[in-house]
Order: sequence, then C-alpha cells, then structure tokens
Amino acid sequence: MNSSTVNDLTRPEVTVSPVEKFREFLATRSKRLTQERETIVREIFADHEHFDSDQIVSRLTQPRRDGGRVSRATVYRTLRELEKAGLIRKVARSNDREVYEHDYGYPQHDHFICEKCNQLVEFRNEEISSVLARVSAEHGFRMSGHRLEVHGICANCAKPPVRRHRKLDMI
Amino acid sequence: MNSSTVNDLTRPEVTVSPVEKFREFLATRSKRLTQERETIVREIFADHEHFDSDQIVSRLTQPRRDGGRVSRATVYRTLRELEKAGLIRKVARSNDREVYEHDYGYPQHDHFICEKCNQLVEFRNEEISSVLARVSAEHGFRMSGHRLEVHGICANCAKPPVRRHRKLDMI
DNA sequence: ATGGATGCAAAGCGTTTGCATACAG
DNA sequence: CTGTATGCAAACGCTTTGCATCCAT
Repeated sequence: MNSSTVNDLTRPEVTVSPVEKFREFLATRSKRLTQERETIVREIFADHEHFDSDQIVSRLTQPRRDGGRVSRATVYRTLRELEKAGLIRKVARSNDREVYEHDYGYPQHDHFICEKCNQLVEFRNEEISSVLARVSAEHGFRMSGHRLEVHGICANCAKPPVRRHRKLDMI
Repeated sequence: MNSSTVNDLTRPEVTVSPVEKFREFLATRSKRLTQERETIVREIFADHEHFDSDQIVSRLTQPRRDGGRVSRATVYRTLRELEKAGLIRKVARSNDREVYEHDYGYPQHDHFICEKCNQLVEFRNEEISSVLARVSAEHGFRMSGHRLEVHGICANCAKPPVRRHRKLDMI
C-alpha cells in the first residue's frame, strides 16, 4: 500500500515515488495532485510495460475495483503533464500510435521494433550515447536526448513457423 | 526538361529518375503512372528538402503554371505508394506531423531536431550503423533500417541573439 | 473561498474512404 | 474496352477544448 516502496527493486536509484515526484512537479506550477491524477500515475507505474493513451483510457474509463474512474479527457491532459514532468516520454511510434514508457528512474535504452509483430524490445548500448554526444558536439548541437528505433524482424518472428506435426511425431 | 538527368550531381549513384523508378514499381503491381502521380513525384524530387503531406497538398491543390492540379486525397494516396516504392520515407516526427524525405539515391544519415526552431539538420556518421548492426546481431534481430532523432538546440538557436546595433556601430 | 481540475460532448485536425466519373494501358 | 485512379465530401480515429460543475489547497 505504501507507494513509495513499490518497484524499488527495479528502480534502484529512485528515492521518491512517481506520485511524489509528480506532486512536486505540480507544486512548482501551482497545480494540484487530484485523485484522478494519482490514479493515472499509479496505473502507469504499476508495471514497466510500454503503453499508449488508449490503453490507459480503457483501463481507467470503466469503473474499477478501487473506484478510480477517470475520464478520457483527463487521461490525455494528465499524460501531457506527466511528459512535461519527465515521468514518461514518447518512445516510438508503432501502428500509427505514440507509445510511451517510463522516463523516471530507468537507465537510457533504445528499441527494436518488429515489423511483423509490432513488438518493442529494449536494448542498452553505451556506445550510441557517446557517439551521439561526440557528433553533436562536432556540429555545435546541444543534445538533450535522442529517440532511436531500430526496425526489422525480431528473433521470434524470424524463427521458422512452429511445426504442426510435433504431437504426431511423438506418437 | 529531361527529368532523367535532373539532380544527377547530387544523386551520383542513381541512373533512373524517380519518376521512372516509380513507374517500374507501379508496373510490378499493375498500377498506373498517371499525370497526377507524376506531378507529385516531380514536385517532391524538385529539391532535397524535408516535407510533410500538407506542404505537398498546398502546393498542388491550387492551380499551377503547368496545370497540374492534384487533389488532397490523391496526394495522400500517392505518398503512401511512394513510401512502399522506397522513394521516400518517414524520417521524423516534428510538430506532430510526420516528416518525409527522399529515400532514393541518397546516403544514409540521421537528424538533429532543434527544440527551439523545430528545424531538421542532417548528419552522417558511419559508426552508428555499424554499432546498430552489431547490437542487432547480438540480439538476434534482423535489422532492416533505423530512425534516429537527436533532440536539443541547434547551433543557430544556441547563439546569443543578434545585436541590433551593428549598423550604428559602422557609422 | 477560489483558482485549478473534471466530465461531457462537441470541435479539431490530419488522414482515409465510398462512390460516381475519368482515363491509362 | 476494362480495370485502375481521381475528386469530392463524408467518415474516421485520436486528441483537444468550451463550459458548467466540483474540489484541493
């Protein structure tokens, strides 16, 4: 129930919970942490999956066990705030939808996007950031971040299709 | 007037004009190279600038000197075909719009996107592709391409504002 | 108490589509 | 000729917004 300890194992360097972080951000702008906003943040940070606006809307738009129903408009408004607050970020575009992920307490990484199954797979590589930092410097560009999608076919989809005969083979 | 030689200086390794390339692609699908489609391809390949759908629409939707008026629907339909044909590709997302660029006859490159002026600046770097190829291989991912946006402030916007006094100084 | 936030429904905006007509092969 | 493409306007899907009401501070 104590949200400040939730997920600590996977967000080792984080000391403040996402909700708390959001409250702080809102305070600096004289905005308020409403129940609706808190519900949305909890829902988003309940796991580490990528998500799009509509997924959150459909989870929160119908009445839920803990009673936190939130309207579509508020979800959209809050996602924008969360992005400004640096809690989430748009990570890629898949199926013509913007895909978000947590941008708070997680190490930098990029994504493979499978052209067959549309799945996003994360990977980490130190070199990329350092190359980009150097190239940016060379061009007098003040890099603040990047977005990298590697397109192709994921390991799973590249596998030969599963044989239907396995069961028969075993008889 | 001979389109097959247009732009050759900047597309050295290309022997077939974009229009011709498109015609070939269309032929393989029993589709036709109409006047409208040709007008669009010529407009797009008249220069090397990045563009979005709406820019092309507004240039071709109103009557033009050479009479090639094209409807909004046809522009959208043709841009999709051109992407399939490998003549153009979506290169970034800026101002909530998809930005295209030529993907025929030009070397691989990536982009800086300025958060102030929203401008896209190209840069080339060999290392990035090779790092990505290696990382993909390590993950069993069959890379077919990538899309990389480096965000930050461009050299121009990072400069101190222009002084208004220069003329006075010269008196 | 009071300025900010919510929910609803309507409007926006870029893009796609159904259909009758026009035209390339 | 015949099947494909076009133009128009209507439909779409996602997102934003105006407004009356609600609520965190």
